[in-house]
Amino acid sequence: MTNQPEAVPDAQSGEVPTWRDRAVERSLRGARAKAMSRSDRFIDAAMEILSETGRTDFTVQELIERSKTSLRSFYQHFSGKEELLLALFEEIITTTSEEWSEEVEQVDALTSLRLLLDRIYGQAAGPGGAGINRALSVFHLHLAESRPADYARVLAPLRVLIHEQVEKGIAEKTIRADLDPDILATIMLQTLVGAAHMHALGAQPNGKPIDSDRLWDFCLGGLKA
Amino acid sequence: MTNQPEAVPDAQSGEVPTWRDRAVERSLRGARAKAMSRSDRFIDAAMEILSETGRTDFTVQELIERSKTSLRSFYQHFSGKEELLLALFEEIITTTSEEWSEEVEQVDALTSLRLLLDRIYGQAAGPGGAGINRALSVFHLHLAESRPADYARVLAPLRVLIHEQVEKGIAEKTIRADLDPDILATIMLQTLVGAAHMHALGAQPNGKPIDSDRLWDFCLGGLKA
DNA sequence: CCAGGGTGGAAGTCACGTTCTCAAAAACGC
DNA sequence: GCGTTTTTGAGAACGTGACTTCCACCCTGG
Repeated sequence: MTNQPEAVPDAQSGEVPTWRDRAVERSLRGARAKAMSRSDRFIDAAMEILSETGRTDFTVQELIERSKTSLRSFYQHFSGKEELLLALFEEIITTTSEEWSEEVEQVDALTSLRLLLDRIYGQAAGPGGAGINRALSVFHLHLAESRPADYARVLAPLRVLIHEQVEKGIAEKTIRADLDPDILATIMLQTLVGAAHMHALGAQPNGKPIDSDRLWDFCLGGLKA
Repeated sequence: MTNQPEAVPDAQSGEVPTWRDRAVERSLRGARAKAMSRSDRFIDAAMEILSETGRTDFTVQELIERSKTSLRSFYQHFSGKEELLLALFEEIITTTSEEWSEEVEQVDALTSLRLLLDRIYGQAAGPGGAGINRALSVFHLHLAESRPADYARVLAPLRVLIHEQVEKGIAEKTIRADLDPDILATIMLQTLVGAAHMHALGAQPNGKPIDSDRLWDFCLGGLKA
């Protein structure tokens, strides 16, 4: 029931939800440790580890060494390792969803969805991108298992985004109207996220990754009017 | 956070025992502990726990108590807990794949695929079905993360099965031929397995589970010629 | 100025997978 | 049957890693 780490000091200042604007981008360029609040240091260090190793099984010890803080302090800010990861995860999803939301604002529904597919499924590139991607997938799975409700909550922004595009497409008459848009959006999300997981983990059942064009071809069939 | 939104409402339709049911039954049948090999005792006990709790985080201690064996013996037969689960998982996939393979032998491709969708995604009915379902999903995820190669290997029979149906459908001209059947099969598998995970874990992003008809509707769009 | 709370440091607790010890029990070869 | 070898049971022991506790410093705000 404790969805939030209650001990976070900045929580009372009111700007809780925006953990860090541009968390991904900025936190990868370091050298500002001094200026940052404690919580930021932890988040930052975790992000570093994730992008370097792509694994979520780093030890808390490792985290505090890297962030140059103490165990004592860590547990003052987060109720546990999982809370830290959850905060990170949520932040990334929220941030990127907002970003993508702007990107697709002016475009027609099918193009938007295609773009989202590329973003969700295809972004194994970039600095630390693959690592973060893998880590995100891993944590997706952890979270889906251990706290399905939180998982659903955290993923909501993305689902809403897709949902909006589906509605848009229905209005444009390019997307089928015989399925509940909510259901359609959920199926799309699941398909994309599932594919992204396998892609990021390199667990393609047939050995070679599916390229996004094919995946889109498939989805398009299920989507269009 | 009681993660139990899974009093699956639409679970009624199938009184046909699902693959998980059969697997459970096969493995639980009879009091033949004495006659069983040690390995079987472990496998058997694990299957029991899985079907009762749906969790893979039982302790090895619990396992050996239930199987009335010893720790010493356990590590004689399995290199670790993960190996045991892997064996179990592989066994279930192999067995059920063979079973389903027979089921779809005489049917047209689209009907076959629909049937497979129901089997894979479908209702966690029957004794221990939900538990096994959940446990399998959880282990799917663990495995995909920790040993992608093993994951792909273990899932292969299922992928092959779907692949065969896709080929059949192409021959029947009911399934599109413009996509590589192998790719198509992989996408289908991913979609179904991904949906099954969310379903079993009760992590539907929109709160309510997708019923299999809708999911089929979507897939059909991506499949048909 | 001083009380209270954040902080680092280090030691301690706990759970759990895994390994080790040792003697009893089975299994096996003859 | 009878030695020998292998397997087993019972449980102690070890390693690791999350989390806690204790304590002695800072700080800072009232």
